[in-house]
Amino acid sequence: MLFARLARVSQEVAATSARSRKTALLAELFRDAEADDVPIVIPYLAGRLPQGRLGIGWKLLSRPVAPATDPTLTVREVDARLTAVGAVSGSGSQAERGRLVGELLAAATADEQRFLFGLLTGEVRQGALDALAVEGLAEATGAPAADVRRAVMLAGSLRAVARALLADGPSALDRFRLTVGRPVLPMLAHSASSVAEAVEKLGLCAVEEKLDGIRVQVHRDGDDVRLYTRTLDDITDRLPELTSAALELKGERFILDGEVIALDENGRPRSFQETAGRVGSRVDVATAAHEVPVSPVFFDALSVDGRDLLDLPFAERHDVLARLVPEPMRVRRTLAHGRDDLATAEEFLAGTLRRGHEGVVLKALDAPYTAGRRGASWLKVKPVHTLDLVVLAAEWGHGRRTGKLSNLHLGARNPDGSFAMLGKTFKGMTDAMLTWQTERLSELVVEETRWGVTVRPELVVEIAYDGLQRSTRYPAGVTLRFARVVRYREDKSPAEADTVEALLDAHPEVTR
DNA sequence: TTCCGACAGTGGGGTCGCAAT
DNA sequence: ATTGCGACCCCACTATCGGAA
Repeated sequence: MLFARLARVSQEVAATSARSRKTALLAELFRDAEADDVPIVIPYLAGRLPQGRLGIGWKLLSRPVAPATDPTLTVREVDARLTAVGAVSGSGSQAERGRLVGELLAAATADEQRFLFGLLTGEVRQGALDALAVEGLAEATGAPAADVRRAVMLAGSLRAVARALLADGPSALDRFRLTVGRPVLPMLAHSASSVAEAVEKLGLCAVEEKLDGIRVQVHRDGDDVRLYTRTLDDITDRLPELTSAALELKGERFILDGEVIALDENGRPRSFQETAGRVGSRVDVATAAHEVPVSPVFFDALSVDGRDLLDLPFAERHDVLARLVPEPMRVRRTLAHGRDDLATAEEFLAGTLRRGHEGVVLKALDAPYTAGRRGASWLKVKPVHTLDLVVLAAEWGHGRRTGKLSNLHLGARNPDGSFAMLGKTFKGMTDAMLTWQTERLSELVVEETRWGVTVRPELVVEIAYDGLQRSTRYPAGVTLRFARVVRYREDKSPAEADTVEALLDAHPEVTR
């Protein structure tokens, strides 16, 4: 299949807003793909490369290349060339990768270049990613979409499912079963604004501590233990103490879901930054493990001793978990019977926060284990802090925010009346707010830059955030975690904005 | 007809590791 | 030795479509 066809279909998908039409366009293309093209076409039209990331970013793509006049590239040729790019390593590799990418771009027409650019930077912006590719695949093959989704969850790979499905038809889906050693897409939680809201929605539920660590899926088959992250990356080699912990459990074959977190000598959580740094360390694991040991904390069992537990209600999965995993290695929890036990749930949240954790996750006891964002049977609740900060600058937005000032630079007051930047945010704005702030900030401009504008520090905005973390980037030595706009405070003057000092006082754990 | 679940988009900060300087 | 860059962790929120109620 010609690569130009994919580029054209991607453009058509981007041009329509109707999901049904996007799905139909994808399905038509999938039907026409030859068997060998499928493993390439599927990820491409889901906006990804089958090779994953290739170490190519905006920097390497910034040099324009004259496009070819006629489309000659095939899908398989593009794939082969990108595989070659990914294989380059060692000294001078940046230049070599740049050269290979340049050659590929030179062989591509303008339309093909645009699509390639999107694939390489991960910004195809066609309004269709994995989920719509699944829908398209279902439509192309006549398989029920729910069955395809489940197979993708079990395979942990859309590509593998697509290949089997297009080669052998819907019956191929039966081949995808939960297998120890093969990671599955993890179940995710939605947010709720309060324990009361969550309890109301879920009825009978477990209330579990939400630990601020890294999600981990642990597979054990006899002596073989494998560890996977939320995106199914294999991190077995980085966390030897988790392998040891899994081998100590009295079960030969299982898949467990949990969190890995660094705790101090009192059992209180160390900062997320410390846990993330540890889990990210690959080179000198022994030293990292000595300095920041981590602990597994399990909350679900997907498979134990050959029994697939995914479709069991959470209550039963947890019974199995509790028989296999001793209490210190399980997440702390309580049960709540809907509204009647609201006080129980709220007390548990308060206790969790006192113990230094992030919040709670409430889980319906009757819900099966489902991947992705489908189903709101897990609801997380975290406390939210707010501040009144001053807008110091704003950056021009991209994509649907092109032409709007989007990303705000936020400052808190210093004792001398100046402002210390605490971070940025682009979250929480409605379209109306984007329009309004673009106009309002334009009146306050003191300097225009390539990326946006700096403004007179006069506009006060209420910002919600999850907590404070250390920063080497910002002058106060701290930055806000997950900052988002709540509303503008035109009733407040910059002199009434919150101070750096008050912020630090409110989060003593960060500076201690 | 209205409501709501699911999706995509829009980017935030940090850390690690590699390559370039 | 330091710096720049990309990958991958954590993530909130809004707009929109389309099926459910």
